[in-house]
Amino acid sequence: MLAKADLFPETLASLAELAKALGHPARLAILEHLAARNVCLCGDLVDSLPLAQATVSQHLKVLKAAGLVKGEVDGPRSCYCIDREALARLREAFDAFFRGTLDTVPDTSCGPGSGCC
Amino acid sequence: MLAKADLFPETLASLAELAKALGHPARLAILEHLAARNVCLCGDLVDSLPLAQATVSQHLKVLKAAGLVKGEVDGPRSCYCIDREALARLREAFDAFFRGTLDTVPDTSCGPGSGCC
DNA sequence: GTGCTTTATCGTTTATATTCGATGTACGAT
DNA sequence: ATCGTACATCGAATATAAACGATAAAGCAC
Repeated sequence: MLAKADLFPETLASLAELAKALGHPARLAILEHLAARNVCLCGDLVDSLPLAQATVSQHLKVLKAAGLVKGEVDGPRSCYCIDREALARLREAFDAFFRGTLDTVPDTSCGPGSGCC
Repeated sequence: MLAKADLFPETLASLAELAKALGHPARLAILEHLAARNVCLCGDLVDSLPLAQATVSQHLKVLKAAGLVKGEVDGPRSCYCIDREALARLREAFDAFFRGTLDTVPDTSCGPGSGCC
């Protein structure tokens, strides 16, 4: 694209990248599934999702690219599991962002009386 | 589209929707900005972002649609501010998701010794 | 070897997202 | 009423994303 997204601070860029990876219900479902069964899932995901095999594989690729999932292809049976450490880091990153936005000084100039919002 | 995204649990669908809203550095930057100055920002955003006015307006629309930002257009000067309650709910939603995935039983069948991952 | 199972990838289609210039709208000021 | 300011929205271009069928690759069973 016009690559305007590169003009932002690295912190925001990488957090946005991860948020985008979470931005699809199928990928959230996959993460939940992988977390639920500590067994490294393979194509069971395909059975438990309303998606074609190729589509699931694509979503796994996205999650893997985002570093949230570790995968090892071992011929016929591939093997995925969550990267719990990466997920924990993401959790922290989100929390840091929320701290920066939520836990700020309370509204002074923008209250119900200021006529705005 | 083929609307496959509607075939997922509401919880995941709405969380994904919100994650998608966070999935762009510009929108994260906007949220930070709105949080920093409790003053309801207007077009100051345009000055502080490397984007055209129309683009910023578009991102604001997305954030507003996601319910993360409240806006009141008042003719020449429009007025945006964060919906801190909505953001707090989102924070909780993310946390609940992470609790569901991270704070689960430790790996039993999928360890370093199990040959996978 | 042949075939079967499981998954990744290719190629294509369709849907969204991103970006911006140009135009419209709404108000305050003159 | 006209002008200027500050946004929003339209329209169009381009870029990604999402989805799937078909095919390739890689091991297992025989």
